[in-house]
Parts: sequence; structure tokens; C-alpha cells
Amino acid sequence: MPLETLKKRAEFLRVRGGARWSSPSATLETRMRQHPDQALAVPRFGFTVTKKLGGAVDRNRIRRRLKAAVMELAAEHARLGHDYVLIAKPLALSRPYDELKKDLEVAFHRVHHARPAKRPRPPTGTTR
RNA sequence: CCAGUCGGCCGGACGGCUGCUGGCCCCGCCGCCCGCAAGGGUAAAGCUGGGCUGGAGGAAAGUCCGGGCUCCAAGGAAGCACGGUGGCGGCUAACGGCCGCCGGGGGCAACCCCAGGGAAAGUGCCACAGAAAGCAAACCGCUCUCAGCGCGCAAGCGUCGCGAGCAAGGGUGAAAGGGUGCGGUAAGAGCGCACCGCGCGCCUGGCAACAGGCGUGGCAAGGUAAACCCCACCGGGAGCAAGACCAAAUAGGGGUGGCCAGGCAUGAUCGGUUCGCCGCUCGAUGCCAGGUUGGUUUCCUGACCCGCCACCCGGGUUGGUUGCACGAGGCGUUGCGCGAGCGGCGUCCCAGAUGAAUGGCCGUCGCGGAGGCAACUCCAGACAGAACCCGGCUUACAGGCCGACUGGUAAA
Repeated sequence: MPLETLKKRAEFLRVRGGARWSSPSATLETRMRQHPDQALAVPRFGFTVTKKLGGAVDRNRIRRRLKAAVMELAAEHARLGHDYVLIAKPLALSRPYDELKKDLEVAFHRVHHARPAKRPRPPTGTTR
């Protein structure tokens, strides 16, 4: 199954308001989809690789490595109805692939369990 | 073999597991058609499974020139302004590119470099230094006449001053008004002569830039045009987020019409006719129906605003399709040309994403460096990522390959 990706700036901005956790390779953010009937939708991912990290060649490679790792991990760790955004760090280019995956596994775990402890937020996406 | 010059090329290879994307195809489901049925057919979009095949660069980069293509503007033009180009000839769709040649400069040479039109059209500028930087001028000087003084028997010599002549030497400068030499002179000076340079004229060669020769002038004409400027040639503007099309839903905009006065029957006119009738138009008679919609204004007719309905038009947003992959195309071969290139023939179809695919991980080998006799071990692997396409330029680049030529050295 092809990876569903975020395509609009507004979608990225919305996820920025959710839970986040930083690993050495990248920062992971997540937030539930807005409408209740999307609670069982397949998770979607967005990748942010800023120009600060290098030229087009390096940034392409970083994005592809992160994407490959996510595709391996998504089935087990990503939750339905969630959107995820990965913000790459410089280490994402040079870190051994196994460690990169471990970073993301930890990030998935932390970002799911940190949520209730943070500032109160409605458990499901509501429009209030 | 060493040193060097020029041109061309490559930019790791193979394999395994697992993905993305374009194209083509197959099986099945759903749909539609045929059929009583079994089954068959079809296929726009979609779903599941599968197969085959294509998928980053020499610079994809910088976005500096030139084109194609699209829209806009306009008179298919010309001019002005502005910008660009600048030896000559050629190549090209075009160019500020390329090729050949000319001129100047550099190198022993192969070869390299040049923004290389005009300074007697005009204007400006030429710092500092220097007397003087454009019109010729004279600081130290050089020469001569005369007068004074000193020395000397005298010829004369020295010195100072006035006047006249000169620009060789010194000095300043990036540059001081042709250079070198000889003659000449009081000293000098193109004043004269020779050679070189320069200007002008003619002749010869060349398409031309230009070169060579002859004659002549007698030096008159400094530099700067990446200073203004003059001359010649070129250029309309904006760009694929150009432009074209489709589909939705919501809100809103514009226009037109309506929110009533007519309808039916009989009759007549004209046209058609299958002679049954049908259609058009007209007024007469009869029958049926009716007096409008919120606000403002007005005595009323009416006017204006709003509302509702129908149709049409245009714009915005979102999504999709197209533009968009057959082209000044690649490869091979052949003819012409010194060459850039041009032509013929054969053959191939070769990335098309759009939060943006062309990958991720691993192994083996090869290349380069270091260590080691070796097996081997450890490092390193550049510059850099298509976005409408093409021709160039410029810039970046680890490492490597091929060819031609030059100067040495050695051997034959």
C-alpha cells in the first residue's frame, strides 16, 4: 500500500499543535484527524527537510531514508486516524539505518504516551 | 622516458531482498449488451492479483545570452528613448556562440591571450611630480653680440649683467610632440641625408580584414571612447504559476424576462393536404376567468428601492484534463567542406514528478591512498538532483582513459 502523505501547508500546521518528541535523527509530531468518522482512516505522514540541512541532493537522500524507515515501521507503530510529521535533523543523513529506525520506534512510543500528560486537550478531535 | 601544449571521453560494475512512478498487457470482480440457460462480447473510470518494460546530469547548477511555443499590445512598418554587440569572412533557427583568416602581444616551440570600429565631428579629463599635460612652453642648461670687473704685455681666458638664439644634454612623469646614425651649425633643430616609424597617393594580390611594392610629404596629428559621444548592426512586452478545457459545491456580481390578461368555441383569410384535417393570421360574436407585491413618494397614472421565480453571462476558490515528451532528437554509416557544419541512407523511441517518483538496505568485485615480502587489513570515493523544450556561455568537480603535437634525453 502506498504511503499516504500530507500535501497542504495547512495540514502540516495543524499537526504542529499536537504531541511532539525529538530523537537524534528527527523530531516526530502527531495529531488525530479532525472528523470523528476519520478515526479509522489510514495514518498519513509528512516530511519536513529544511534548506538548512544541505543542498537538494542531501535533502532528497534524507527524505528518502526517513520515508523508507517509516514504511517499515508504520504498520506496527502508527495509529489509525493520526497524522504524523517528521522534521529531519542533520544526523538523519549520516546515522546508520538501524539506529535511525530505533530512533523512530522510540519516538513513536513516546509521542503516543506523552500525550495525556501534556496540557489538556479533548481526547478526540472536536470542533468545539 | 621526462617536461609541456591542445582536443575528445568516462563520471564505478554486477547481484540479492524490498519499495515508488510512467507505459503496455493478462486473469478475475462489479457494470453494460446478447442469450431460456450454459456462456459469449465490450470496456471510459475504479478495485484485487500478476507479467513485461522505461525511469536524473555533464554540468540537471548559476539563470548570463539566443531561439521554439503561448498570451497580451499594435499599423506585419518606421521613428524616438533605452539596452546590447563591435577586425574580416563563414556556420547557424538565432546568438554576446562556434569555425577559419587578419592584426597586435607573449612563449625556444607545440600553442596561448586581446572590449581589436571612430581621437583631423565636438565636449571633457590627464592625479602626484614637473617650468610646461595641448598650446606649445623653458627650471637647470647650451651658444653668440654688447657692457662691467678680474687675470694677462697681448691674443685671449674667467665671471657677472642686459639682449638675442637653441631645445642637444640634465631633471619630473604613465606620457614632454617621431627613433637611431651621419652631416651640419655659434650652439642647435627633419635644417639636410640614410634606415626604421607615420601620413597621403598609386599599383599588385586577396570576397574582405589586410599584406607587399613604388612614389611622395618633412613630422603637421600625445593619451583616454569598460568618459560623454559619433558610426554600423540587433532588440515590442510578459512568461508553462504562459495558455486552453472540464466538473462540482457555496457565497456573491451583472443582464434579460416574468410576478398576469388572457383562454376556449364559432367564423373568415392564406398555405399545406393522404380530403380525414393541420398550421398561420385577423377581427366580429358568445362563454369563462381576473384587477396584482413588501417599502418610500404621489390626488392618480406612475417612478425608485427591495424581494421571489426562470434563463443567460462573467469572475473567484478547489480538484482534474491538456499544454507535456517525435525533437533545430539519439546512434550508425556515407558524400561534400581546412573547419564550424550541411546533405543522403539505415535504425531507435529514450524520465515526465507536482509536499514533487527515479529509492532504501546489504553483499561481491574493481579503482585510488596508507601499512605489509605476501595473503590481507584500514581508510577514501568528487561536483552535484530534471520541472515546457532546445542551442550556447559561465562556474563547480575525487579519480581515470584515449588521441594529436612540441621541446629534451636515450636507443636503433
